[in-house]
Amino acid sequence: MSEVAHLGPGGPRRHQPLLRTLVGEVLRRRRIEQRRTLADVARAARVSLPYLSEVERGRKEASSEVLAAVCAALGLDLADFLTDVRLRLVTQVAPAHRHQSPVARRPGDALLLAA
Amino acid sequence: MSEVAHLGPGGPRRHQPLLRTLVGEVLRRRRIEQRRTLADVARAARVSLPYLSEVERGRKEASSEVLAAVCAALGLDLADFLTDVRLRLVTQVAPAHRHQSPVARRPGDALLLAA
DNA sequence: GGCCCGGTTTCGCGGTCAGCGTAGGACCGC
DNA sequence: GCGGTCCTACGCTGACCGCGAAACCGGGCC
Repeated sequence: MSEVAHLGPGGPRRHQPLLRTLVGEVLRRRRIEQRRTLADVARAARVSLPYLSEVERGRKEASSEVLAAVCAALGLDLADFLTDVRLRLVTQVAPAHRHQSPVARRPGDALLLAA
Repeated sequence: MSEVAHLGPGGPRRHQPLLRTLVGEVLRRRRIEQRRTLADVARAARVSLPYLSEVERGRKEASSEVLAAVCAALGLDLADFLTDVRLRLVTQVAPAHRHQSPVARRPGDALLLAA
């Protein structure tokens, strides 16, 4: 299914960020905000730790059940989660694209926002 | 993964509708609103017709790529789609549970809204 | 330097399911 | 009845979910 979202012949269309990426980012952000570890949340959600890591980084697609379990483990309502994902999509896709590369996914990003 | 969202020992908790169900419902509603057929949208999204049918009915989980393709085929922005899914979740999960069930998920609902 | 330690990522492997082609209803007009 | 349109049920094969085990990455401590 590599050609599903293939580029039209007319022009190289920049496709939006994949949903799984957004989902992962939101999940990770929420977890960090709560000062919790992968092991903790993974155990609470009854999924394996490595798998949760992959989901958070957008490498693997979480099924509906897993997603619900992780949200529950984070004490997060699904509706709130959806608004969060949408918000992240909007703010990420329409930034002022000023100088400064917008998203350099540094592995060691220490994002400590208000909890 | 059948035990991921298993019921707690305290009581049989009614878990929220699965995300894939909501996604499918929104997709189908949108399609019907546009008076389009499965064949049409499936072709536009470069997926098979039966598969799109399954996704719309919540029987199969659509990957991020497929979802993006179908949304694009429907001329639907991902952000709008997300708000729609959330809305459907909220209106379906939080009825006043008065007598008169507001949303009876009939499979053959002939919903003809403003096109 | 070496050595452990909490936290995360990568690697390989089954079992399951995505995604498809084909066949089969259900319903219309002719 | 026959053809057409639209959708769903059935089986299959290759891809990927989800996992255990091991490697990696600071960082503290001796």
